[in-house]
Amino acid sequence: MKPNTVTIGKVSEVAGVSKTTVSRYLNGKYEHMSEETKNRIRAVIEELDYRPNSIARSLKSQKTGLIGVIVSDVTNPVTVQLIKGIIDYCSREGYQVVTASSNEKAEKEREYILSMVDRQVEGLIVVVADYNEFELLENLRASGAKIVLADRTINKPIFDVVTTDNYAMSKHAIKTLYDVGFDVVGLFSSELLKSNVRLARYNAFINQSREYIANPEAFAYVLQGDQEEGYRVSLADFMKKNAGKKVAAFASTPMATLNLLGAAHELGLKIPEDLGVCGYDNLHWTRLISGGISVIEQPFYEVGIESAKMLIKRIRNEIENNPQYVELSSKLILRNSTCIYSNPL
Amino acid sequence: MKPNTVTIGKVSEVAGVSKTTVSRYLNGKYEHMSEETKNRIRAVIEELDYRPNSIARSLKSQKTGLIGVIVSDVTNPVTVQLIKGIIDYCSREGYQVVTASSNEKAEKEREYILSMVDRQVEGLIVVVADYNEFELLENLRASGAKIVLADRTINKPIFDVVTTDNYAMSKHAIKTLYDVGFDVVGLFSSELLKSNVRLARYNAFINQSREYIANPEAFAYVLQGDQEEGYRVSLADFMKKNAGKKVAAFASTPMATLNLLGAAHELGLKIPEDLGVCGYDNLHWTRLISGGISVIEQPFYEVGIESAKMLIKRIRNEIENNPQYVELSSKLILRNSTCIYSNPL
DNA sequence: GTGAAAGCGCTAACAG
DNA sequence: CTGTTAGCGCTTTCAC
Repeated sequence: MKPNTVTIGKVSEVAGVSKTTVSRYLNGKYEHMSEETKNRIRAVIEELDYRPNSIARSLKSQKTGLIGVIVSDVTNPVTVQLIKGIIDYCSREGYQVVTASSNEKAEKEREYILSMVDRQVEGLIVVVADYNEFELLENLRASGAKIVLADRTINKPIFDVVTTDNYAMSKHAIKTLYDVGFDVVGLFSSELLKSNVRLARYNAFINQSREYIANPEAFAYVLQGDQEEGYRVSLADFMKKNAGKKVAAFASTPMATLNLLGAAHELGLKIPEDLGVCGYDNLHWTRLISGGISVIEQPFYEVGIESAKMLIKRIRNEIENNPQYVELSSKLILRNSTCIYSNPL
Repeated sequence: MKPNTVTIGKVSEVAGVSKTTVSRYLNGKYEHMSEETKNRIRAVIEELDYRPNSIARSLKSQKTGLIGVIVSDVTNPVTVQLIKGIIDYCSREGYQVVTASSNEKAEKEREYILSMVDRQVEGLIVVVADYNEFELLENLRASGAKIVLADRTINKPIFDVVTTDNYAMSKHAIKTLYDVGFDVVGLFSSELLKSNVRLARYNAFINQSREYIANPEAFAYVLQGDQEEGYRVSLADFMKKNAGKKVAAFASTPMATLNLLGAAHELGLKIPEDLGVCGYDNLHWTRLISGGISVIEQPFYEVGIESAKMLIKRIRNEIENNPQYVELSSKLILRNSTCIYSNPL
């Protein structure tokens, strides 16, 4: 798969100049070069279809033009938006993107980070698997590595971070559900993992709910795994304990939303008449189920763009030294699933 | 982001041996090495936290350990499975994966392929954007590049291909719909693009339908873009022309499925009573809408694994010269949306 | 304006 | 069992 066997030596030979001159041409250092030489070199390069060997180039310059991305789960539909943003921005800036997926395992993450550092990526964008396992990242940073955390944060503000307003927006969503007229709102969450994001949504639920009900903890269902079973049992419990009231469920991840809807369907609950639903995130199908599910939409493509932008600035040292924190705003999209009166808001 | 400033030279110096010996150690060529030397080198490497410079390594060996993946659309939920399969297999084999997304543009694809070749990836897995634009790939292959096409094929059997049984399974699905008792089946397809996959499904529809109805072309709706509008109009047309009959719709992509369902909802059609539905692919939400949508499930994770496996075999020259064609079997999953009698099959 | 030569960090042929 | 030496393809002083 070597692109070509033409080297700078051959070009210089054919063009009748030195390697140095060709090199200068390649790097756009035309200042003191005669038009004639320039043209000759260009012609020869074209003729031989010469393409510089990027490895040799990197060896000298210590620049690989590679950016490493380690996400917690590539198949997550919102993560994919993130990756797309990163790839789009990076390729626009001439960087290529190496991707790996830790599948929520801190150990895998560690392994991938190391192999990327060995590969001499110029910077790293990480969706961390565990908010407490950042020793490696910390060490790397100490030795000059450029690192940006996307989406998820860690328990120490030492890295650049690009994320969304999880806490604030979840609070806002809960508040909105009560404002709309629901009597009780429950939380249905995928396992909290070692991610601050889900935790933030959980805390938002608890703190905001306290303004309306006595012990929100009783209605905060955190389900292990993604089996529908658990959701059915929890939802049944929730409905029973609040019989006669107008109830709504807040689902804190797409899978939780999906499973909650599945459980509601199995229990024969009508949405929104029997159960209001608001979830994360704005995936295509949410428009269609039950006449539209209300959701919080996070700007993940933009998070990708911003992470990449920040990282590249870091790489180019165009940014002040202390860690930057960027929080992009998400959007609450109200649809039929929270519409219990003719005019929801 | 240079991992370290420790080189093989320093290690050899500290260990009191030559660089060659250290190099041999690194490459596991212990055959003729004294236990003592070995241990000493190991100790020094550990102590200095030495990590070999992969760029320098690549320069000599012409091996980068990089595999390039160019997909037509990273955000496509099935493509993501593909990518995951590729990444999983590659990282198990010690390769890293560089990803790019052509967004269905042959020109972008071309650009990315070239930049990856320049980067000296050892092989390429491509989900082609256009079945007629493979001149570049052909040239590359002629000069020894290792290339595997995943999912989509081109109009010339010159590359290794890993795909699924689109034609056969679509035919089977159509046949099944008629067997189940529908009188007329219509096709709702996203634009055919320059992809053989959608074309195969289209042709399967036409050819299989002919056994049941006179002019299937009349009920093959190919919609440009992904606006629901077009689907609504087409579906209304389909329903009107087949008033009084038991009708079903076959949607040939996930987006077509989603839009079809949206249109059905807007037209107030009950599924499956007024309209049977069978679509592509088995995404999470299909379980939930209308009590379950029948779908064809493609083994995309496996397609990823197989593509990577084949490519790596090619790279290692462990495979005969003529192009391999692998077609993995998809699965028809029947759910409520095609259940018009108590026992669907 | 251009070139000669040294060297980036590593590997491999050839000696011994 | 180990070391010497010559590069891989490119960039970059320093000289002319």
